[in-house]
Amino acid sequence: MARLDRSLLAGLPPFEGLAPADLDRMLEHARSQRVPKDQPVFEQEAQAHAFFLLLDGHVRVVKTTPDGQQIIVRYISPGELMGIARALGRTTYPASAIAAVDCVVLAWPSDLWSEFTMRYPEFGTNAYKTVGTRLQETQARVIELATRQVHNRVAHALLRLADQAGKKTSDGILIDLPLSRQDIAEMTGTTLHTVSRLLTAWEEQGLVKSGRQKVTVVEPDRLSRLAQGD
Amino acid sequence: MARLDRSLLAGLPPFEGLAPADLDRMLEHARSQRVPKDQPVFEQEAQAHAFFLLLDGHVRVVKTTPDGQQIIVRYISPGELMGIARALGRTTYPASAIAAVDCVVLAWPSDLWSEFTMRYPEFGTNAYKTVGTRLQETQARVIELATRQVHNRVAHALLRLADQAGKKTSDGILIDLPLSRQDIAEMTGTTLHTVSRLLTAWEEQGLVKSGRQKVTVVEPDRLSRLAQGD
DNA sequence: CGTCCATTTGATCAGGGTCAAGACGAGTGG
DNA sequence: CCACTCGTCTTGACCCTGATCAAATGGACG
Repeated sequence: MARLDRSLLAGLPPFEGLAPADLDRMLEHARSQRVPKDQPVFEQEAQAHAFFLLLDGHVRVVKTTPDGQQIIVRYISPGELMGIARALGRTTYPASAIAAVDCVVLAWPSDLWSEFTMRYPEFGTNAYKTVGTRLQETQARVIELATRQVHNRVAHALLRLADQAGKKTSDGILIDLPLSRQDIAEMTGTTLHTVSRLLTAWEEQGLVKSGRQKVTVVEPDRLSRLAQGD
Repeated sequence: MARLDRSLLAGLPPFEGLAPADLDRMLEHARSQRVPKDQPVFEQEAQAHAFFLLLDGHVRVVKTTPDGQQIIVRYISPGELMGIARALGRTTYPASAIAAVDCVVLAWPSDLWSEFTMRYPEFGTNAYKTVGTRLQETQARVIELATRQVHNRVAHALLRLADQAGKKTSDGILIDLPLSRQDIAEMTGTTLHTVSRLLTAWEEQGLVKSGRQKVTVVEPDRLSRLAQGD
């Protein structure tokens, strides 16, 4: 295996402000790993033996309720930390992480978490900032679920995905990962049937284009208006 | 004003593990403050000039949407930190905090946040653990909103309140703060009408007793069954 | 005693979930 | 290369949960 190069990490938000030598030291303990599409990076309830950085691909973070219902907590993009159970004071993962496409991740043993956050305080600060950001995002989602209608939420979810994993095409912004109606339903707290009906209606109005596990946002502005007031 | 005594903080979760001398040093910079019922401790969007510890009372943390809808994010109990915008990497408060009853709080200037977390790493650890806990609670709430019916959510909310602010009485567990139907609705993403109907139905079955801004949980076990399965 | 606010209760109805069936398309094995 | 299968998506019909609209009741407090 090729030696890991510090340029992999330099410039990524979690390592903002770290000295190159510190990056090297952190990389020495990292293990690089390929995760094929649909395979788990880590699983809910399992012992959190490692934490991860996504280098390439997209990862779906999923929570399953005791009665088997699933909801998608978030999608992870390259450069983001995941599985940082230790930062939440946990010893098990609170959710599962599934590769939405073939992925490359770096993994560190969880034992190193406290050492890293103490020895490289910039890393600690960045990591806790991530937790803070996610808390705010999650709270925004609570508000959305409590106050907005389904079509608002679905429109908003598509815009976020387009922003996070969008690829310009001649048609508009393609959400560049396999995304089923079911996935969208699990992000927004509704059913695949309702999502399907919404998408076909929007397609007729030229707001989006969609196909099998594929959505393109054609008119972000009009969709955005749908997401908010209506 | 009486000098603040370190016994105020000793034993509270945020100060777990701190040396008495460090407690004293932190207290030197604290200002104690009475907040009358229904008055704000801090307000959403305002500059986060201070962070707080609730010494006595109960505080309602509320978010208001751009179109004026409110939702209750959580209730704060004595011994908890609040307004720790800095821990989230923010300079403004993400929500408002309203005294549910007459309260006593300690306030520190936000400028001291980074000094405290660096100089007293145990405090930092505890504070970030709080953020982690709240993230997990908020995520649990997302799942609940996305997957459970209204009666499940209302029952669960009452149980949490009974746990957090409950007082044993001859009737059962009294939720010991003013709690209107509207408040419960804002905690669970429904309307005061639906909450009212649920409570009267439950009262007929002897699960709860309720009056004006007052709820007593009579049969926690049966209510708990209602909260989960059905 | 009057006012204000919390609460109750009824009537209505629509958003969206559930149930059911079929169409479509991609990948697989013969 | 075709047939088959499986998973995704669509669409219709139905109905239920819970929101909305409206009005009345009842305490609490000045």
